[in-house]
Amino acid sequence: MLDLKLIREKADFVEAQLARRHGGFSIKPIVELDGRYRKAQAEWENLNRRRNEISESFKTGKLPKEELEALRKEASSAKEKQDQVNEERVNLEQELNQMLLSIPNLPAQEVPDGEDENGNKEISTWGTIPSIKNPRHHYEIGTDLGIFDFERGVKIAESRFTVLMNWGAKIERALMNLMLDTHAGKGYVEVFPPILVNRDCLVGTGQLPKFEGDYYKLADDDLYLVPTAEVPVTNLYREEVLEEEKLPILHCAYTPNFRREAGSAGKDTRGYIRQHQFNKIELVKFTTPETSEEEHEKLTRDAETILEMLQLPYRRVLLCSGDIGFCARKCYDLEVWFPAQDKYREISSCSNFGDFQARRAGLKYRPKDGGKPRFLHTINGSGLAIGRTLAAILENYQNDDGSVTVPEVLQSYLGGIKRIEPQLTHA
RNA sequence: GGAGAGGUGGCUGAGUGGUCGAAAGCGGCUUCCUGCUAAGAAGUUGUACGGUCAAAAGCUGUACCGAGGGUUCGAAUCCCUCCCUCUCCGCCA
Repeated sequence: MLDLKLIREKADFVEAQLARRHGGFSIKPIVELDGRYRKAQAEWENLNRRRNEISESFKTGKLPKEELEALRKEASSAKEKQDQVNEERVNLEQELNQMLLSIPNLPAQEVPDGEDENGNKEISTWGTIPSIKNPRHHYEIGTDLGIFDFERGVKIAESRFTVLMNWGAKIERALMNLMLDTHAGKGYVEVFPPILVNRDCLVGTGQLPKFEGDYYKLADDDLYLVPTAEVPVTNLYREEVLEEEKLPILHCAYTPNFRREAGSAGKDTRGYIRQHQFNKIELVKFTTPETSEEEHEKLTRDAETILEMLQLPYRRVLLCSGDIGFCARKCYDLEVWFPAQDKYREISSCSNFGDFQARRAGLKYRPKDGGKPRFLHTINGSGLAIGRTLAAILENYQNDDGSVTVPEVLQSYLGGIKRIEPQLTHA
């Protein structure tokens, strides 16, 4: 969330930056509410001070009885009045907090203006787009190869759930290992967190309270299925003060991800691109404000490296102010080439959140010079989404005879196999 | 799931109604002493929000002893509810 002090002191600036998101956000109600809250707070404190004074005079025990009796009465009535004020104060505080939690981060200066994805800016492209005559979709290739079973996925769960069979399951697992091994080799400490998290976690990383319907929630427990490893991993250090010497902290994590995809009706209904459950490797960094910019660039490069190892053509896109995520102040999307769709599709999103998540989650560090604890910066990015990587491999590595060549780096993870051939693997 | 014990400051741990934001020790920081190290001496040592201030420092107000309510002029301390941790039993990969 945003710093309330910043909102107070530079309301015009904040308002102008929020307007760049084209989301109809305004802090005016917050400013107004804040004024009322502070008044109530001051009144409550004054009454409290008086009550403290009164109880203080009981300590000495030197006042005459009648006087004590009068004070007792005064304290009682002060308490009554205070209770009234308190009700207002608590309500205002909650309302204020709720509002603050619903205001998105301010886009960074270098984020281009724009209303939607059309305003995004291509930063770079990598690789050669393969020339494939009549490229087939990954779901066609994969079904023929016996590695996707879409019907049975639906039977077991519901639509947007898919079963991976045979080489599909193996490649998925190989990709996880390749990615985790690569990142772990660059200093990211591997984490395998809980897949169910409590509500505080989702508020901490900004999924809630704004996007309540997007996540799976358990009926009998106050727990949610994680929509991304970002949630448990970022919350690892929630409400902690870390030593600056420990920063930056780098983590990589595999988790399955669960998203209800509310509002995505009709989008990517075929294939393995948009599932309710999918696997992803996530990179998460905790940094000082001074190094966050640089660490964000490095993290994005680390994600790109995976695509380059797999020899998948991709581009890097800088999201514009209207397309950037709720918590992000700056975000690069990595988009991989899908031959059959004849376009790039998102496969990784690398965001710098500044201190936005840190404020929500209480992530602080103590500066080396021993000063007061400060909010740290959080950065994360997919490194990469596994399912989409599998789909991209199928499309980019497809051969005329229906087989798929295995990318070289993956071969050692798959017992040396070089090609996946069509085969009957199950009834 | 059942029974018991317990949740206090960075840590250990005292504290059963006012003198407690909280003893003591450890750790941290500052200074002194010391050829260096070790040892020693003195002082200092949380967080949040507000006021004062150009700002910082400083000063000052309020809150915070797991969370939320209650009793009381006054609660770390008494009462209620919840959460969490530990031990034993049960169950289980």
